[in-house]
Amino acid sequence: MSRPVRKRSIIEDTAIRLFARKGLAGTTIKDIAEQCGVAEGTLYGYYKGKNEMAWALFTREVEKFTTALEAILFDPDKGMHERIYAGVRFTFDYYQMDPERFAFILINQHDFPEKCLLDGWHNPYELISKFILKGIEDKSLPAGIPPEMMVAHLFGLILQPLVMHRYGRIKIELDQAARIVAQACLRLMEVR
Amino acid sequence: MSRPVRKRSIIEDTAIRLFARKGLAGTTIKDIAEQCGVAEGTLYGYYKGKNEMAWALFTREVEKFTTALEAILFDPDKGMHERIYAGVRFTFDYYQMDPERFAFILINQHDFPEKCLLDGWHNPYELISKFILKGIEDKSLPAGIPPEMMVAHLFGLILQPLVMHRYGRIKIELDQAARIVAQACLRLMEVR
DNA sequence: TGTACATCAGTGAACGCGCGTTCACTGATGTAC
DNA sequence: TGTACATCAGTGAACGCGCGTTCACTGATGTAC
Repeated sequence: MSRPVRKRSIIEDTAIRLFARKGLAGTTIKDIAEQCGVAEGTLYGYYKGKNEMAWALFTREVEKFTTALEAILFDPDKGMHERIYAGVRFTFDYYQMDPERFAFILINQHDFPEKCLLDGWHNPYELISKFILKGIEDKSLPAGIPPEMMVAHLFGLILQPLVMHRYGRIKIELDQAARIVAQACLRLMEVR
Repeated sequence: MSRPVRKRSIIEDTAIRLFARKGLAGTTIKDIAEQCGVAEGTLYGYYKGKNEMAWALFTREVEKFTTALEAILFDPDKGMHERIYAGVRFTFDYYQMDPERFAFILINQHDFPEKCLLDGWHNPYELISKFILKGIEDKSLPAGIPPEMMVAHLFGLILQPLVMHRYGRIKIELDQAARIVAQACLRLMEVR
């Protein structure tokens, strides 16, 4: 048994989970291999090396999330109020569905010193910026607050509770938290 | 020249700057020693090792900041509105005074897996929690929103813009940003 | 004042462990005839 | 159907580099007499 059974997804899931739990530097190739019952050399059949793997998984996960969120934030059938509400809901649901996978994004965002702030790939920062700018342009968002600050507000309000939940600082139900956050976003954006 | 000139502060400042720029794992003992023109062995005269040093500096910086913020948030001569406003201002000023030092706190908070969420030391999370709970108790803050969520709101609204500024995502003046953030905090806390 | 000794911050070559990476090998599966 | 060979995912011992840590040493300063 060797050719037919490809271990890609097992390796990737294990790696993501370990990176999320122990960070990039705290996770070794040996850890990953052991955890999913595979030889260390096997990993190099899929990726050039540890950092390559981490960065590939990171961008893939971020882009997957970003693409899904984009569809919600730019849904042409809904008004601004509904879209923001749905965006917050979606993010919380996404976290709840697989907290470790999302934590991987949250925690490791500072582990790629230079690469991360490169534009051009499909990341949440660019998406939210676009969303805010379009909202201001078509007057569904107020023009008083600088766009960058609106982006900061949304990011902070949504991600902070998830980080805190990850660290056991949030005791209430996440569904309730999502509702409160959505209310907060709407209030700050001055959307009725 | 050996006894009289102690290099402690040079080493510590250099270490903080490097940890902030390249992360804990990305900074080597050799880096630090080279950067401040000292032998590698010298560092072990002050700290037991690299991680010891990083954790000691981290807690020291966090506690220094927390203590200063505490005095502002619990100033008995001022009302809730003024105290929140002053707290936000202070945090932004603190960042502006020495961005790398503050970034050290911001960026490395996820580098200490287990230790960081231990209570009992003087950290911002406990401080803000105390502040919120007291505010609700004496009715200077509304009781409708769960305290943990108020903490999350404050943390998110204040720290996110600083993280983004660090990564070059905020173009406007930080003074203006501070004013906007303070307004946002007050509005969400329903403090007039 | 001068001499001998103690102290101790700082030095840096050397060490060894841990980890990422390599590569000759295995053996199950697919293919040709 | 059977045999010989090709393919290729997976293996894991071995390697070597990088980094944290050690420790015998240096030499400037302080102290005793």
